[in-house]
Amino acid sequence: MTNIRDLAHEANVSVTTVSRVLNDHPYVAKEKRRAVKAAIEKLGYIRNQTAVHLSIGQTKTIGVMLPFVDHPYHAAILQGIAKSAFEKTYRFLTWQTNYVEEHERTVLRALAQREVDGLIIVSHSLPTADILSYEQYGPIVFCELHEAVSAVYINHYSAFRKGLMELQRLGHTNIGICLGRSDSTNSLARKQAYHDFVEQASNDWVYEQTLTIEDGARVAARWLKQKQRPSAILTASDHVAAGLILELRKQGYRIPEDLSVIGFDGSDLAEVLSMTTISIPYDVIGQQAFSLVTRQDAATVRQIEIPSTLISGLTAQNVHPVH
Amino acid sequence: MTNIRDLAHEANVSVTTVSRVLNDHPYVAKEKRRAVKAAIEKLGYIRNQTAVHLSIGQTKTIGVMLPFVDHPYHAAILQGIAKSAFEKTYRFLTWQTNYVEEHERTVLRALAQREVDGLIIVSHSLPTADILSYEQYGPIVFCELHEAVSAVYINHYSAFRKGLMELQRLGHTNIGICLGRSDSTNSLARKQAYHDFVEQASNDWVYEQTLTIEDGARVAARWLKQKQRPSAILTASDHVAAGLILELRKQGYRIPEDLSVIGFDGSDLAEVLSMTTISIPYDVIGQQAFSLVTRQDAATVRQIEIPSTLISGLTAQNVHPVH
DNA sequence: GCTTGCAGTGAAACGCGTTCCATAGTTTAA
DNA sequence: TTAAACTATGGAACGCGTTTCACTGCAAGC
Repeated sequence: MTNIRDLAHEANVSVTTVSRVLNDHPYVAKEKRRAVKAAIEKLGYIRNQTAVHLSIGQTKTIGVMLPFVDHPYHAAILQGIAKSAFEKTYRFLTWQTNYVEEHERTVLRALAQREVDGLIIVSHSLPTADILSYEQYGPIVFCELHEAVSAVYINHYSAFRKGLMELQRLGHTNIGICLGRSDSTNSLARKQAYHDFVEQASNDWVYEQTLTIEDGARVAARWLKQKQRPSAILTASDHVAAGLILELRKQGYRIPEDLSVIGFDGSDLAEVLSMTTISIPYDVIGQQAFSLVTRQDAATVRQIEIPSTLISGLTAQNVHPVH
Repeated sequence: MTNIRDLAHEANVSVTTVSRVLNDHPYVAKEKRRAVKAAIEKLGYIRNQTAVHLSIGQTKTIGVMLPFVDHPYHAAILQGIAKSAFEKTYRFLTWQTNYVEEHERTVLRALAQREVDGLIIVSHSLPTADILSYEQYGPIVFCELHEAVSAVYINHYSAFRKGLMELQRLGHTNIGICLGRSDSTNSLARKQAYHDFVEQASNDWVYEQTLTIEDGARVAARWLKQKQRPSAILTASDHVAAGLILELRKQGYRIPEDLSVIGFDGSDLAEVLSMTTISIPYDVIGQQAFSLVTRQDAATVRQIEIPSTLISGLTAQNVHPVH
């Protein structure tokens, strides 16, 4: 593999001059610049990026920690990161953690070992403080809101409020909610919104640990068994909503007549089912997170709220619709 | 930042010995090993991976080129890669190309610049030969079948055959197909299967350039306008099938009574719509591709076929069903 | 005419871990 | 007893691009 010294020899200049040519530094005479370029051509030289990285002390790479790369909304965040990174000629490494703490530690270790210049934490299960102890090695940006950390986040409290208000506007008073991971920051905010805005809030109508389509079907089963049923359910993901809707339809119930359902995410799934959902621009989250983690004053805590939008579909309607 | 030389000094040994300790080399006396570990502890030393990479001439990182990270089946492949990479303590860089050739070139350049040890090409638009000219810089594995390249692939000819046979088994003779990108390897194989196995194959019933849900709706519109309509359509993606199904239902048509539809991918979408589909284990593709690109004799061309499975749903049925 | 100041250039140090090779003390096998 | 085979250890080179610093010419400023 030919290197910068071979080029210097071939072009009869110093390695410094070769480096200047490679980096478009102005202080190089036309002659020499031409000679170096000729040498590059002749020897088929290609820059070794690893050497550049070692030399400049940066990898121009950021790391992304997320639980699952193939969940639609994580993938959408990734998409936003990919787009921004490409534009800024940055690279990104992805780690799928499955919420396993030891895996998350691997990611943090990678930051400490300078494999990446900074980290975007899409979601995590390690205590936030543990993660922050690695901030000394590089900027860390979260996609969930925590105190005193840089974050690009959805205000789940107000997003959920939006859904709850919509259901009340439609005349519902008996409203239930589906939540994801029990004690995640997001779930807590959602539960708070539920209790703050729904008069008849009841723990019987809080369906926890719902993440997948199957979980949605499980909610349906539980709903069917209840004597006191909510007339509307606000979910925390389109997947859960889809599972719920489809299972109930399979059992002969009508959506929204028998149960109004609102999804969350604004995914393809919601579109396909003409679902009422709360849409989140996940790609924008990725883009903003990238720009935060690569900004100059990355040490400064900065928080960016991303707006959510209620999209009306056909799965939520008035309690007593006019026929 | 403390480095290996600081450690050597602190522990009163040579850098060689420190390196040996770091790499668990056996030829180190217990005493010295302990001394080095104490120094590591005391100085808070953390290995600089970039230096390791430069030194060993490898990055233990592979690159992944794909058009879109947020399309379900690409994400599923990514998931498989992520899993395997994690297990083997490899990293992976992802590039989203949007099928833009210049972007694809960026990825190839990254291989040449030794940013990655090898490349997994999930899908591409550059000529295969152009890509192969970079094989001198590291192993390249495709997720589509080409001659003389290492690949992990779906036999789209036989997969499509499976779908077409199923439709014929149900009594259909007027069968149409939806294809993705016009001249992609996959589309050609599918078209071939169509002409080989469907007696009444007609170009009027080949709907090209269908990739998204919206494209599926467009197919519906075109189908509606045709005087001679197929009674069944085999698509190349669940998304397209979903768009087609939902648009027709919206127009008052019944699926499968008025049109049998078979999807492709085995995605969540298919499950949600109880769609008949041809399921592909995309995560396995990712895993196998990873294992090919990192194997010792990566230079040897190796091809692995991944099996597809027909999953019966409710969107395809007999032409004249018995009521 | 003399001081600044900028263009142009290169030697050498730097970032940092790995590894080749030489050296020396021990064992083990013959 | 002696040669062969280990075990231990470190100096120095290596992988390779960037950057600091010193230095030479020249031209502009006063």
